[in-house]
Amino acid sequence: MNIGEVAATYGLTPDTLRYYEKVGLIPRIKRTSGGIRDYSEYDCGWIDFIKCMRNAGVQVEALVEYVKLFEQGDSTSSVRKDILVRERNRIAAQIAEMQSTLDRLNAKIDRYEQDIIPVELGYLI
Amino acid sequence: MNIGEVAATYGLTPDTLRYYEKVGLIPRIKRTSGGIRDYSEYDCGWIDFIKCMRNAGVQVEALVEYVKLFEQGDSTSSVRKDILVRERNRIAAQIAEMQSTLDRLNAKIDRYEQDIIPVELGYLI
DNA sequence: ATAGTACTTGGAGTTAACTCCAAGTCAAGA
DNA sequence: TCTTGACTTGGAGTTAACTCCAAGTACTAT
Repeated sequence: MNIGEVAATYGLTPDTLRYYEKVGLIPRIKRTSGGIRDYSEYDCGWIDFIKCMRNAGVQVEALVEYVKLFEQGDSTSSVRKDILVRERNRIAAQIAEMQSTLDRLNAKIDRYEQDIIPVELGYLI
Repeated sequence: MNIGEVAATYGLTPDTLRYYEKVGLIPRIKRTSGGIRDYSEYDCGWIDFIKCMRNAGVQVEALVEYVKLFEQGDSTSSVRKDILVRERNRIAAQIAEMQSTLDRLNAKIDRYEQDIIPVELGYLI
Protein backbone atom coordinates (compact mmCIF):
# COMPACT_ATOMS: atom_id res chain seq x y z
CA MET A 1 0.00 0.00 0.00
CA ASN A 2 1.26 3.45 -0.83
CA ILE A 3 0.83 6.48 1.35
CA GLY A 4 -2.34 7.73 -0.35
CA GLU A 5 -4.14 4.43 0.09
CA VAL A 6 -3.13 4.14 3.72
CA ALA A 7 -4.18 7.73 4.35
CA ALA A 8 -7.59 7.09 2.80
CA THR A 9 -8.01 3.83 4.72
CA TYR A 10 -7.35 5.41 8.10
CA GLY A 11 -8.80 8.85 7.51
CA LEU A 12 -5.47 10.63 7.78
CA THR A 13 -3.57 12.73 5.28
CA PRO A 14 -0.31 11.70 3.58
CA ASP A 15 1.32 14.66 5.30
CA THR A 16 0.23 13.41 8.68
CA LEU A 17 1.60 9.94 7.94
CA ARG A 18 4.95 11.40 6.88
CA TYR A 19 4.97 13.56 9.99
CA TYR A 20 4.25 10.54 12.19
CA GLU A 21 7.14 8.70 10.61
CA LYS A 22 9.46 11.68 10.83
CA VAL A 23 8.96 12.12 14.57
CA GLY A 24 9.12 8.37 15.24
CA LEU A 25 5.48 7.83 16.06
CA ILE A 26 5.43 4.90 13.67
CA PRO A 27 8.47 2.85 12.71
CA ARG A 28 10.33 3.79 9.53
CA ILE A 29 8.45 2.53 6.48
CA LYS A 30 10.33 0.54 3.81
CA ARG A 31 10.63 2.11 0.36
CA THR A 32 10.25 0.60 -3.10
CA SER A 33 13.26 0.66 -5.42
CA GLY A 34 11.95 4.02 -6.62
CA GLY A 35 11.98 5.42 -3.10
CA ILE A 36 8.23 5.31 -2.51
CA ARG A 37 6.83 4.19 0.85
CA ASP A 38 5.32 0.72 0.81
CA TYR A 39 3.22 0.09 3.90
CA SER A 40 3.05 -3.48 5.17
CA GLU A 41 0.24 -4.97 7.23
CA TYR A 42 2.44 -4.59 10.25
CA ASP A 43 2.87 -0.89 9.52
CA CYS A 44 -0.90 -0.55 9.17
CA GLY A 45 -1.30 -2.21 12.55
CA TRP A 46 0.84 0.51 14.07
CA ILE A 47 -1.07 3.22 12.30
CA ASP A 48 -4.36 1.83 13.54
CA PHE A 49 -3.04 1.71 17.10
CA ILE A 50 -1.55 5.20 16.92
CA LYS A 51 -4.69 6.64 15.43
CA CYS A 52 -6.78 5.12 18.18
CA MET A 53 -4.48 6.52 20.87
CA ARG A 54 -4.27 9.97 19.26
CA ASN A 55 -8.05 10.12 18.97
CA ALA A 56 -8.21 9.55 22.71
CA GLY A 57 -5.83 12.43 23.25
CA VAL A 58 -2.65 10.51 24.05
CA GLN A 59 0.22 12.84 23.30
CA VAL A 60 2.52 12.24 20.37
CA GLU A 61 5.51 12.42 22.68
CA ALA A 62 4.25 9.56 24.87
CA LEU A 63 3.65 7.41 21.82
CA VAL A 64 7.08 8.21 20.40
CA GLU A 65 8.55 7.06 23.71
CA TYR A 66 6.56 3.84 23.48
CA VAL A 67 7.57 3.12 19.89
CA LYS A 68 11.22 3.76 20.70
CA LEU A 69 11.14 1.30 23.59
CA PHE A 70 9.27 -1.24 21.49
CA GLU A 71 12.05 -1.17 18.94
CA GLN A 72 14.59 -1.83 21.67
CA GLY A 73 13.07 -5.26 22.29
CA ASP A 74 11.76 -7.39 25.14
CA SER A 75 13.93 -5.87 27.83
CA THR A 76 11.87 -2.68 27.74
CA SER A 77 8.60 -4.52 28.29
CA SER A 78 7.97 -3.31 31.84
CA VAL A 79 8.74 0.33 31.08
CA ARG A 80 6.39 0.11 28.12
CA LYS A 81 3.69 -1.30 30.34
CA ASP A 82 4.19 1.60 32.74
CA ILE A 83 3.63 4.04 29.91
CA LEU A 84 0.42 2.28 28.93
CA VAL A 85 -0.80 2.27 32.53
CA ARG A 86 -0.02 5.95 32.92
CA GLU A 87 -1.90 6.83 29.73
CA ARG A 88 -4.76 4.54 30.65
CA ASN A 89 -5.11 6.39 33.94
CA ARG A 90 -4.96 9.73 32.23
CA ILE A 91 -7.73 8.69 29.84
CA ALA A 92 -9.87 7.30 32.65
CA ALA A 93 -9.53 10.58 34.56
CA GLN A 94 -10.36 12.55 31.45
CA ILE A 95 -13.45 10.45 30.81
CA ALA A 96 -14.63 11.10 34.36
CA GLU A 97 -14.10 14.82 33.93
CA MET A 98 -15.94 14.86 30.63
CA GLN A 99 -18.77 12.82 32.06
CA SER A 100 -19.36 15.40 34.77
CA THR A 101 -19.27 18.19 32.22
CA LEU A 102 -21.73 16.21 30.14
CA ASP A 103 -24.08 15.95 33.11
CA ARG A 104 -23.80 19.65 33.74
CA LEU A 105 -24.48 20.45 30.10
CA ASN A 106 -27.48 18.15 30.03
CA ALA A 107 -28.93 19.87 33.07
CA LYS A 108 -28.39 23.23 31.44
CA ILE A 109 -29.98 22.09 28.19
CA ASP A 110 -32.97 20.82 30.16
CA ARG A 111 -33.41 24.24 31.68
CA TYR A 112 -33.23 25.84 28.25
CA GLU A 113 -35.91 23.44 27.06
CA GLN A 114 -38.13 24.20 30.01
CA ASP A 115 -37.60 27.94 29.55
CA ILE A 116 -36.47 28.33 33.11
CA ILE A 117 -35.76 31.94 33.95
CA PRO A 118 -32.31 32.28 35.46
CA VAL A 119 -32.58 33.43 39.04
CA GLU A 120 -29.38 32.50 40.77
CA LEU A 121 -25.78 31.85 39.85
CA GLY A 122 -25.98 28.14 39.14
CA TYR A 123 -28.95 28.62 36.83
CA LEU A 124 -27.79 31.85 35.38
CA ILE A 125 -25.01 30.75 33.15
CA MET B 1 -11.66 39.12 44.77
CA ASN B 2 -8.62 40.18 42.83
CA ILE B 3 -7.14 38.24 39.96
CA GLY B 4 -4.59 36.35 42.05
CA GLU B 5 -7.20 35.06 44.45
CA VAL B 6 -9.54 33.98 41.70
CA ALA B 7 -6.68 32.28 39.87
CA ALA B 8 -5.71 30.38 43.03
CA THR B 9 -9.33 29.43 43.71
CA TYR B 10 -9.90 27.96 40.27
CA GLY B 11 -6.44 26.59 39.58
CA LEU B 12 -5.77 28.97 36.72
CA THR B 13 -3.10 31.63 36.27
CA PRO B 14 -3.74 35.38 36.26
CA ASP B 15 -2.48 35.41 32.69
CA THR B 16 -5.07 32.87 31.67
CA LEU B 17 -7.85 34.87 33.32
CA ARG B 18 -6.73 38.03 31.52
CA TYR B 19 -6.57 36.09 28.29
CA TYR B 20 -10.08 34.71 28.80
CA GLU B 21 -11.37 38.22 29.36
CA LYS B 22 -9.45 39.62 26.40
CA VAL B 23 -10.92 37.14 23.94
CA GLY B 24 -14.41 37.42 25.44
CA LEU B 25 -14.57 34.03 27.05
CA ILE B 26 -15.76 35.67 30.25
CA PRO B 27 -17.56 39.01 30.42
CA ARG B 28 -15.50 42.12 31.05
CA ILE B 29 -14.60 42.38 34.74
CA LYS B 30 -15.28 45.61 36.65
CA ARG B 31 -12.22 47.51 37.93
CA THR B 32 -11.62 49.25 41.24
CA SER B 33 -10.98 53.00 41.23
CA GLY B 34 -7.31 52.09 40.88
CA GLY B 35 -7.99 50.05 37.76
CA ILE B 36 -7.60 46.64 39.34
CA ARG B 37 -9.98 43.82 38.42
CA ASP B 38 -12.55 43.04 41.10
CA TYR B 39 -14.26 39.72 40.46
CA SER B 40 -17.86 39.38 41.65
CA GLU B 41 -19.59 36.14 42.52
CA TYR B 42 -21.30 36.30 39.15
CA ASP B 43 -17.91 36.56 37.44
CA CYS B 44 -16.71 33.56 39.43
CA GLY B 45 -19.76 31.63 38.29
CA TRP B 46 -18.70 32.22 34.70
CA ILE B 47 -15.16 31.22 35.42
CA ASP B 48 -16.32 28.00 37.03
CA PHE B 49 -18.52 27.21 34.05
CA ILE B 50 -15.82 28.07 31.53
CA LYS B 51 -13.21 26.05 33.38
CA CYS B 52 -15.49 23.04 33.43
CA MET B 53 -16.17 23.32 29.70
CA ARG B 54 -12.52 23.88 28.84
CA ASN B 55 -11.50 20.87 30.91
CA ALA B 56 -13.86 18.81 28.80
CA GLY B 57 -12.21 20.09 25.65
CA VAL B 58 -14.84 22.57 24.51
CA GLN B 59 -13.11 25.06 22.26
CA VAL B 60 -12.54 28.63 23.35
CA GLU B 61 -14.18 29.87 20.17
CA ALA B 62 -17.43 28.02 20.89
CA LEU B 63 -17.53 29.45 24.39
CA VAL B 64 -16.82 32.96 23.14
CA GLU B 65 -19.76 32.57 20.78
CA TYR B 66 -21.95 31.47 23.69
CA VAL B 67 -20.89 34.34 25.96
CA LYS B 68 -21.47 36.87 23.18
CA LEU B 69 -25.01 35.58 22.63
CA PHE B 70 -25.67 35.50 26.34
CA GLU B 71 -24.83 39.18 26.57
CA GLN B 72 -27.30 39.91 23.80
CA GLY B 73 -30.15 38.78 26.02
CA ASP B 74 -33.14 36.47 25.95
CA SER B 75 -33.72 36.61 22.21
CA THR B 76 -30.60 34.50 21.61
CA SER B 77 -31.75 31.74 23.91
CA SER B 78 -32.47 29.16 21.24
CA VAL B 79 -29.20 29.71 19.38
CA ARG B 80 -27.38 29.37 22.69
CA LYS B 81 -29.18 26.12 23.36
CA ASP B 82 -28.11 24.86 19.96
CA ILE B 83 -24.50 25.56 20.82
CA LEU B 84 -24.84 23.67 24.07
CA VAL B 85 -26.47 20.72 22.33
CA ARG B 86 -23.75 20.66 19.69
CA GLU B 87 -21.00 20.69 22.29
CA ARG B 88 -22.83 18.12 24.41
CA ASN B 89 -22.93 15.80 21.41
CA ARG B 90 -19.28 16.39 20.69
CA ILE B 91 -18.37 15.51 24.25
CA ALA B 92 -20.56 12.41 24.24
CA ALA B 93 -18.88 11.21 21.03
CA GLN B 94 -15.47 11.92 22.47
CA ILE B 95 -16.28 9.99 25.63
CA ALA B 96 -17.36 7.01 23.53
CA GLU B 97 -14.14 7.16 21.55
CA MET B 98 -12.04 7.39 24.69
CA GLN B 99 -13.92 4.54 26.29
CA SER B 100 -13.08 2.25 23.40
CA THR B 101 -9.44 3.30 23.54
CA LEU B 102 -9.53 2.65 27.27
CA ASP B 103 -10.84 -0.87 26.65
CA ARG B 104 -8.14 -1.49 24.11
CA LEU B 105 -5.45 -0.21 26.45
CA ASN B 106 -6.74 -2.34 29.28
CA ALA B 107 -6.60 -5.44 27.09
CA LYS B 108 -3.07 -4.56 26.09
CA ILE B 109 -2.02 -3.99 29.68
CA ASP B 110 -3.52 -7.36 30.61
CA ARG B 111 -1.38 -9.01 27.98
CA TYR B 112 1.70 -7.26 29.30
CA GLU B 113 0.84 -8.50 32.78
CA GLN B 114 0.41 -12.06 31.57
CA ASP B 115 3.65 -11.87 29.60
CA ILE B 116 1.89 -12.89 26.44
CA ILE B 117 4.34 -13.22 23.57
CA PRO B 118 3.19 -11.20 20.59
CA VAL B 119 2.35 -13.52 17.71
CA GLU B 120 0.04 -11.67 15.41
CA LEU B 121 -0.73 -8.10 14.52
CA GLY B 122 -3.41 -7.38 17.08
CA TYR B 123 -1.25 -8.66 19.88
CA LEU B 124 1.97 -7.35 18.53
CA ILE B 125 1.64 -3.68 19.14
C1' DA C 1 7.58 57.25 53.76
C1' DT C 2 9.30 53.39 51.70
C1' DA C 3 10.01 48.79 50.38
C1' DG C 4 8.09 44.98 48.35
C1' DT C 5 4.75 42.51 46.11
C1' DA C 6 0.81 42.16 43.06
C1' DC C 7 -1.56 44.52 39.82
C1' DT C 8 -2.09 46.98 34.90
C1' DT C 9 -1.40 47.06 29.56
C1' DG C 10 -0.06 45.84 24.77
C1' DG C 11 2.31 42.88 22.46
C1' DA C 12 5.68 39.23 21.63
C1' DG C 13 6.96 34.32 22.31
C1' DT C 14 5.92 29.33 23.04
C1' DT C 15 4.16 24.61 22.35
C1' DA C 16 1.82 20.79 20.15
C1' DA C 17 0.46 18.88 16.22
C1' DC C 18 -0.02 19.24 12.20
C1' DT C 19 -0.23 21.41 7.26
C1' DC C 20 1.64 23.43 3.33
C1' DC C 21 5.20 24.45 -0.17
C1' DA C 22 8.74 24.05 -3.83
C1' DA C 23 11.39 21.48 -6.64
C1' DG C 24 12.07 17.42 -8.22
C1' DT C 25 11.10 12.03 -9.17
C1' DC C 26 8.17 7.97 -10.20
C1' DA C 27 4.54 5.29 -12.43
C1' DA C 28 0.39 4.19 -15.16
C1' DG C 29 -2.51 5.09 -19.14
C1' DA C 30 -3.11 6.88 -24.24
C1' DT D 1 7.04 8.52 -25.58
C1' DC D 2 4.41 11.73 -23.33
C1' DT D 3 1.23 13.44 -20.03
C1' DT D 4 -0.75 13.42 -15.68
C1' DG D 5 -1.16 12.66 -11.12
C1' DA D 6 0.91 10.87 -6.94
C1' DC D 7 5.07 10.38 -4.78
C1' DT D 8 9.74 12.23 -2.58
C1' DT D 9 12.46 15.61 0.58
C1' DG D 10 13.64 19.47 3.74
C1' DG D 11 11.90 23.08 5.65
C1' DA D 12 8.63 26.85 6.41
C1' DG D 13 3.93 28.21 7.91
C1' DT D 14 -0.39 27.67 10.64
C1' DT D 15 -3.63 27.26 14.55
C1' DA D 16 -5.19 27.01 19.26
C1' DA D 17 -4.46 28.25 23.61
C1' DC D 18 -1.97 29.94 26.31
C1' DT D 19 2.46 32.13 28.54
C1' DC D 20 5.79 35.53 29.12
C1' DC D 21 7.76 40.21 29.05
C1' DA D 22 8.63 45.19 29.95
C1' DA D 23 7.40 49.32 31.80
C1' DG D 24 4.66 51.27 34.74
C1' DT D 25 0.96 51.69 38.76
C1' DA D 26 -1.41 50.26 43.09
C1' DC D 27 -1.94 48.30 47.58
C1' DT D 28 0.16 46.49 52.18
C1' DA D 29 3.21 46.14 55.91
C1' DT D 30 6.71 48.22 58.40
